[in-house]
Amino acid sequence: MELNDRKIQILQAIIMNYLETAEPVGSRTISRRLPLGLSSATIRNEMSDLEEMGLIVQPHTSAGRIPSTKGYRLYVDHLMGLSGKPMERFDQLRGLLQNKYVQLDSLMKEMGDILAELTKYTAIVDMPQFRKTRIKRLQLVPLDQYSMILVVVTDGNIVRNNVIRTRHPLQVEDTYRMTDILNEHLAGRTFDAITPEEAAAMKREMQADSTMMEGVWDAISNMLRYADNIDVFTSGATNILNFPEFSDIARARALMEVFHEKDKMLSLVDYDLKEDESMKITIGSENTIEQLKDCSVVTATYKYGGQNIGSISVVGPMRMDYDRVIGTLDYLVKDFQNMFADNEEKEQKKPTE
Amino acid sequence: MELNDRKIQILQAIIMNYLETAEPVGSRTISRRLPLGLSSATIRNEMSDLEEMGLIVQPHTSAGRIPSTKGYRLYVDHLMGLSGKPMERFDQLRGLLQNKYVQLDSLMKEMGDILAELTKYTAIVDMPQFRKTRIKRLQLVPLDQYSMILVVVTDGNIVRNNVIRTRHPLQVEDTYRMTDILNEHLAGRTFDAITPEEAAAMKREMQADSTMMEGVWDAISNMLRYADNIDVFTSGATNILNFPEFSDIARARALMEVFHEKDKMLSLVDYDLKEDESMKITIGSENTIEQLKDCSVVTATYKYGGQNIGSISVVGPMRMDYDRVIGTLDYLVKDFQNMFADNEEKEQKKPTE
DNA sequence: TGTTAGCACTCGATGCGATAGAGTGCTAAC
DNA sequence: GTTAGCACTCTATCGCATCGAGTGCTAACA
Repeated sequence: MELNDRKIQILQAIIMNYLETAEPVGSRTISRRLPLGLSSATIRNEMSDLEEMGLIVQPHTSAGRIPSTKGYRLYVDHLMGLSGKPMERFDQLRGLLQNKYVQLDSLMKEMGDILAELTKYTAIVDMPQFRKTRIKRLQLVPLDQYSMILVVVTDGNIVRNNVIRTRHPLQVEDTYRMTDILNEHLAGRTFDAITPEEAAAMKREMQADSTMMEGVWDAISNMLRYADNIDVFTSGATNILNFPEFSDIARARALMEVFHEKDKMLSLVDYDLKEDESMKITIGSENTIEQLKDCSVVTATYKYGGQNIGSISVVGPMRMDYDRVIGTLDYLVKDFQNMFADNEEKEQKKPTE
Repeated sequence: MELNDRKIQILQAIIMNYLETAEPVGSRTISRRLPLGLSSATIRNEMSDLEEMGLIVQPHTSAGRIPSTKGYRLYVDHLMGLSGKPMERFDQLRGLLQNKYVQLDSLMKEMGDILAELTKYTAIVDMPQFRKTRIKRLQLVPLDQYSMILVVVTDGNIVRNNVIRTRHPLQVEDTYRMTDILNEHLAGRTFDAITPEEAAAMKREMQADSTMMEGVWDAISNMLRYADNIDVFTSGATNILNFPEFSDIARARALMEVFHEKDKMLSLVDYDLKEDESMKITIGSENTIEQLKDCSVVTATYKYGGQNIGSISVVGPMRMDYDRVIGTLDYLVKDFQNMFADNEEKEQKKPTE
């Protein structure tokens, strides 16, 4: 059967109506709504065809139609008018991204919160892969005789820190000297770019400089290797409670639970995308996670240095306002990427050593 | 009417039964359960008295009884057997508290998560008042020509950092020198202990040392004044969905919403306690927050240097397992306080300047 | 050939009455 | 003081009739 223009118009009308009301759409509604001057009977015939084509389904015999996964897919891929309207309320985020506060965890959390608030859906933020960003500066901060904190600042002024313990008593001057050596070797590079041979060489060189460096390098390389917290944040999980499709408490709970299962969320936001697409939409049964079979997920990835280093997702009901979600995500990701880019520029005027 | 021993036994039986089942308790149930050899009719008489005393209520005429706020209060204050049984699963937290990872936000968040998981209720963690803890060390980390990060480590190896911008171009050596000056003046003191006069004097002294210090001191004092993030974290908010009393979606949503209103949560965990009590229990209608009228809140405060600096709370249904919650909270708070105490000891062996 | 009016049919939602059952309060007997 | 017995109350549940939205089909129409 051919999907002619009229069928498309009707499908679109059904979907848009359903997006608003969350109620099955009947032929009369469409007949009145569409300015085609067609009676409900004609619409019924067309709807019957659309159902046969698998684009819409009937919850039960005497109900209206709702879009199927396939129907949404068609809508998202071809029918949806991408409104590039500028988003308000982003100023708040802008402020954050302008380096005012740069604790990675807090930043990502805040991003998720804002996204959840803007979209009214649930946001899932995947931590950027620290190891793929460039080290701007390292600094050892002495704490007491046997411990210090290693502060690492990477591009985007992302700060992370770990406690390091040593076997030999520390002097404050030692930490300064070690800091200088560390920066000399590592500043301006990404963690990933450091080969094992190089690391070994660095270690030897450092130990030659001071016996005390011994434990330090191990701790550092340890941190670099393991401390890349692959992690996800979920924000606005409870937003889904506002949608009638999840007013069943059991279903709501199942969703809540899955939102807090980190491995499932990680598999969800997996940003293993083709190079050219930066936005992935998974609709209903296309989801691999059982509990999300009635949900849609829009995932946007962000890049750094040409590589995907993380992603941001929105999870909502299948009748999600795809248009707005995509617009918001797009804006958000671009801003976030700019944060890294801006700092790369500034990098030119380094503090003079 | 006198609350004799038998009445107390019956009340206790009613409460304990209701804690388990969340169903109104009938006279027959008590008659069978209590080894007093009393018939249900006798129990009914006693229950009638207990109701007259306001300790139990009937949801409707032909239903069993459930404890009233007053009844729970009596139970919590006098009847409950405080089982000091040691808690398992705390090892995880122990690890965290042993300085392995010391980002304040993450630590507090993790504490909330563990508490929520252990109790199966919702945990609310109030950030410790940074300003009342003692500064162990400050460190300026240069970023680029016009910005650097001020890292502050306080007792308990709590790390916080803020970006500082300057008008004058920076040299790396400057940041080292400034760091030394900062530590000389501020290390070992609490933010609160610094008087305005003292601060002004410090500023003058610093500016004499270097013109570049100008903007720096302002930024620092700014950070100390405003950056004490009075904040709360809510963990396991969705746990309450598991309780039948909140299976009504509207009520569940109202609760969820209130959990995310930071000011309300702050008012909730207000740790304005009498000096001698470290645990406050608010039951049902005793709550000032409307949405929590059916909930109970157990709040434990933690001290540092003799002052309350924060609190940890558990929110659950009125038929909460008070006993277990109190035990868990008590354990958690003690451990957390030890973290500060331990580090105070270590403080003796400072790194040699 | 496409469109439409008309109509029988389906099925969920709603409302109502009857019923069952849990639990009470009261009374009278022990 | 305790208890058996009983009438009473109230909720929860089930069946049943009804309503109405919406469909599919057929026949007539342009």
